[in-house]
Amino acid sequence: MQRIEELLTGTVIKGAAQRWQADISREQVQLQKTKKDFEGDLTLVVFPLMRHARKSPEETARELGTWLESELSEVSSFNVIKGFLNIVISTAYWQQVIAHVAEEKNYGLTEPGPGAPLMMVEYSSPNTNKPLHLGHIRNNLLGYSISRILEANGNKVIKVNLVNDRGIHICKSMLAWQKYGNGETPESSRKKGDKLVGDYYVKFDQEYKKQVRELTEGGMDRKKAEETAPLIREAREMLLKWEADDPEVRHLWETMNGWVYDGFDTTYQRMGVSFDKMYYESETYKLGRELVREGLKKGVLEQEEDGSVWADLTDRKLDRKLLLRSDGTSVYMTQDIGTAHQRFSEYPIEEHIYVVGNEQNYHFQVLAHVLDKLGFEWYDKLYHLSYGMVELPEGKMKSREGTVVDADDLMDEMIRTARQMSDELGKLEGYGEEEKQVIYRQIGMGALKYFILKVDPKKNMLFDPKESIDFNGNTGPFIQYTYARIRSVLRSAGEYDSVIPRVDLNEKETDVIRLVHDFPVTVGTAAREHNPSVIANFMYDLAKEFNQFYHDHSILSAEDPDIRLFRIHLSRIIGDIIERGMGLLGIEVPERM
RNA sequence: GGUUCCGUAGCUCAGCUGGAUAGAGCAACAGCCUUCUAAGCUGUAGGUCGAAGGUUCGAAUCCUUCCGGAAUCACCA
Repeated sequence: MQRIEELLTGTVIKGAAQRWQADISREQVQLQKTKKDFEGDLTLVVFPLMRHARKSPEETARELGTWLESELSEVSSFNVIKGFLNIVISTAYWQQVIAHVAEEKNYGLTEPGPGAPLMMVEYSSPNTNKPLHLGHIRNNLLGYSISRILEANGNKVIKVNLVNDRGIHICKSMLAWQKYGNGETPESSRKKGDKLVGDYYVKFDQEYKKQVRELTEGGMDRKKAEETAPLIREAREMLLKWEADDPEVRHLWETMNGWVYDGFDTTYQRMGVSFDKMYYESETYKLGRELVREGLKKGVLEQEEDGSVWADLTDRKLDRKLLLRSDGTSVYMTQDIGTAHQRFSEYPIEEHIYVVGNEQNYHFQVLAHVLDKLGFEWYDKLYHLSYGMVELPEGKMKSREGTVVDADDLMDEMIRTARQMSDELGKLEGYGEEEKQVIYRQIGMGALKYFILKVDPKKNMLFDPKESIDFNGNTGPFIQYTYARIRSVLRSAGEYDSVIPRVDLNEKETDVIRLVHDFPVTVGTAAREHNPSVIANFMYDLAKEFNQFYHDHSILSAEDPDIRLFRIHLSRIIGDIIERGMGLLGIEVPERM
């Protein structure tokens, strides 16, 4: 089925050629949705065509309107206001849209075929010392959602997670546990593993600061004190032992990481995110060194007298970037070069998306340039899905100052609020406790996820813990509620004929169908722009529009049986789209709420 | 200081590949449940789109400068 926009554009081009002997491009045909206050479905802006028509805007518009009306049965009428040609699309066309949607299995989505392009999405990438907080929630939800959106556009997607499980910071929590832990385990203290390890990381910091303070009070300067405090020296020793494969250190490391992974898994599961492949920095941190050395040989990188290796990007308006330290060890960038190379060798990757905060914009810019310098032609297949910080009213979240919003706590609170609201409204009276739990979780998580995903990723966003996340208005539960009402209607409808009758459409019905018609385009836009908020905002518009229809017109008690049947089908279709669209955001929809 | 991003209603956000009178939600106020779930619907009020120039028939949208905020520019990860 050809979309009406295509049809109109083609016909306008044909008309321009026939009537004015003008060769106009598709870009010059500016079609947009008609504003609510005017009559029509689509509006053609004729200003760009005036120099071809050599007539006034009004005359140009009228001429094209007449032409379109005569050429296309889909155009039922038109009106002209200034340079705007408002086109009214026929009921038959909208009917056809509905028939088409009903036939298609997963309307709006494109299944990945056998030759589907492969996309790799790296997200989450946690640090094993730090329990997940609200910032990570944004990362995880974005990563998961963009994966779903890419899949919905016919791509094969591999979701990967690169865990930061090594380095001096890990040794800090290990050391603190050895010194102050008294053998505490997640079992013994009934604490989540990631929280337990995180607590020792904090403990290290406290004790270390104490030592530094004692040293400075004894007359040592601050920098020296920070360098020579016993704890930091021990941590460094431990790192050396770790790198030397010391069995005792390695054993402790594995044990504590195991606790953390158990904790993370629980949180991931609650968030509803998953990965196809895990990478660990302890296994990848040596990658990239060889590539850098080769680059040095090829002469695209340079070496200082002290042995350190650099990429000179000053000709590309960037700085020089260190790739190997003077002692030959690598930095973060080196590892990223290595892992990217490894992945591109292993898979035929069409696009590699890194879901990482905007604090690393510079890093990824440099990464692409260095890869280009090294001669990897796939350097431009990296895409940094950069997102802004989640800020609190008092500013940025800082783990050390305890101003973080913990992921688990927040999820608990959302679900608790969902329960409280539901109980107050008495919505789920008579349901079993287990069934209720599922719904509370769906609603609480829906509110949280929608809250995060409706915002353009690149923007910083504000979260005020004092004002809990809303459940009314432009929210996840609003959309879920619309779905639940549709399901409720369909349950009451019982058996109904599968053939959709052709009936006249009222205004609200047409409004809703127009949005149905836009759904596939929206899914495409979200993928192209790597932006789930496009879907979120569309879902809101759709739910809003349907609610108006629902309010103004009765579905089941429509007098005309054909209209009744049509509205049942229309509702079912909207419900399906809501379910599918929310699925792209990782949000479940409840049958009732 | 250099680079990048952001600045739209009291608050949180849409709109930004230029198009008609700048839209939602929250909060405030006023209404709508004997009728498919009121977590809904309707209305009122709320805006010099950070500021000034420029390009254009037309600028919240593009360009320049300035102001405000954020991030980043480590032999940290």
